[in-house]
Order: sequence, then structure tokens, then C-alpha cells
Amino acid sequence: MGRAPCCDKANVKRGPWSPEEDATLKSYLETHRGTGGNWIALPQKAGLKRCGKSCRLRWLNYLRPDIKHGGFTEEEDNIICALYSQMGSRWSVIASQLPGRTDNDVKNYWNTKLKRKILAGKINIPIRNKSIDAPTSIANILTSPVLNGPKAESESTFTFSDYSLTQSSGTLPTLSDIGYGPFINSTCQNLSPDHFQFSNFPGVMDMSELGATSMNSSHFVSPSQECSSISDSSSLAMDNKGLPLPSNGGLEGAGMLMDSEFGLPSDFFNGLWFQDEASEAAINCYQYFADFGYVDVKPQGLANHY
DNA sequence: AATAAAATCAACCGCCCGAGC
DNA sequence: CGCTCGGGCGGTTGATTTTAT
Repeated sequence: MGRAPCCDKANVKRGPWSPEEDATLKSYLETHRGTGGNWIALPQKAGLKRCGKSCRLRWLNYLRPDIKHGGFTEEEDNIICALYSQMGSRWSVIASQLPGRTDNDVKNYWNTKLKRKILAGKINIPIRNKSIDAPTSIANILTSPVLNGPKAESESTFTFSDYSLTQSSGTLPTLSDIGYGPFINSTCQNLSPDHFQFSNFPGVMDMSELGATSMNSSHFVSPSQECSSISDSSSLAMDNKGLPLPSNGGLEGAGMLMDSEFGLPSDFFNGLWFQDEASEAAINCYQYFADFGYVDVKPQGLANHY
């Protein structure tokens, strides 16, 4: 038995909001200085025949003051790409770094325009291009160039269109290639934002700042869930359809990239794969991100709660 | 000008998490 | 400690708009 729905679906209006409904919701929220801590009860109080969640969404994505729509700047493009390359589809976290942007907006923008821009080679994604030695201890990996970033002069970019990543595949070892996979599986619970220096990316804030602000209120999936599918873990991940799938590393066998629970941008890379099956770049790129682009980070102090 | 195809984006869905009891 | 509920999230849908033929 599933949980009860949040509202009576039969008696709530659905679909696009009318200007009158917008005005009612906005007026109520402004008059009462918020929801009073309960979105579910709000529609009734405000006289709206809408689901509370629908009201919340409408407010957050459209009615809220200072919302910007469309017209993403190049700088915003770069920030989105860089953050996506680091954390995947954490749209709320990404949006929190873009004043006036909502997660829905960023998500739509990524899915409809940015992916195409990247594929067309109009956007370069900064990537760390440096060999590292296999770590022998936790200290090594936490201070390794891959995780902490290269010196500025060794940073390079690649584009998906020219597959230049292929050329550098030898210098982009995946974590599983160098034995990091099992390590991450067993130790990622202990990682903190301090171990990641996102500020090495131009225009991207240090992750530790996120840990102090937006990440505190963000949605996190526990390492037990996310780390289970990192790298060459042998555990199974479930895709959206509930089918058991091999976690990352799914390149082999079925000849296609597998989705995982870990927040990989798999749809994007699947797209690359199917677009050009012979593309080593897509594979390398996928593995690159899959292997160390998505290690979950948590504010220090929370790590042991899982 | 008409039609089809593609792109866009608002809105919904279902799941997960934390708070409160 | 377990259950319920609301908030929040990412994924997906589908209506509308734009572009191509």
C-alpha cells in the first residue's frame, strides 16, 4: 500500500495557473509573510483549489520575487557546466549558485539547450588533466591532484565535439583504473567538503562554502546508497524502471551505458554514446565523471550520521 | 499557407528525508 | 523506536510555441 496522496486529486485544479490564481497565491503569501509553515494547508486558507505542492512550485518557480527567466549568460553556462561535471544533476545546489535562477529553470535549460551547446563544442568543460600515482593511503587520495585539482598551468579543457579527450585518455586515469573504486566505496563516508577544492574551476566556488550554506539544506543521499554504485563496485543499482542494473562500469556487456543511482549524468553521456558509438571520448568521459566526479560530499559532522 | 517536426518550459509525479509525535 | 506528514528534490510529461519543409 502506497502512502496517502498529499491532497484530494479529484478536487484540485491542475494544469496552467490563471492570472487570478497567481494573484491570489501571491497576495496570500505576501499578506501572511509566507506559508505559516504549511504548504499543504495553504490552498484552503488562501481559497485556492490547488494542491499545496502545486502552490509551492508555482511560488518558487514563477511568482517569487527576483526570479529571472531565460537569458542565461555565458558565465552562468560555465558555472552550470562546471557544477554539473562535479555533482551531476543536483539542480537545487547548482541553482543556489545562480541568483534568481530556480532548479527547474536550470534543469530545463540544461536539458534543452546546454547539452546541445556542449555537443556542438560551443562550451568547454574544464577538466583536470594530470596523471596521478596510485594512492597508498587515504591521505594520498585526499591530497591527490585528481581530487584537489591541478596547478593552473596543467588544467586543460576538452570539448565533446572534437573528442580531444581521447587524446588525453592516457592522462585521465579513472579511479577504478588506479584502484580508487574500492577505496571510495569503503571510505567515502568520511569525506568532507574540505577534501574537495572546487575553486580550482574558474567561476566555481569552493565546495566547502557550499557545505556551510546551501548544502546544509540540500538533499543528500546517504553514502550507503550513493557509494554503492560508485566506480567498479559490484553492487547493483536500480534504474528508474526498477530493473536491476550493474552499477557504473556498465559499458561492458550490454554495450551501453547504464544508469546508476549515483547521480551520473547518464542520459547525457548515453546520448553521446548512441550518437557516436565509436567514440572513445564518450566512454572515457563517462568513466572520468563516473569514477571521481560524483563522490558525495557532506558537511563535516554529518558524515557519521549515516 | 499548411503541415510536421522540434524545441521549450510549466507543471506534475513519485520518492526520499527530517521533524514531530 | 517506529510511524506519519510535509517539504524538497530530480525526473518526466505534455501543452504550447517556434522552426523547418
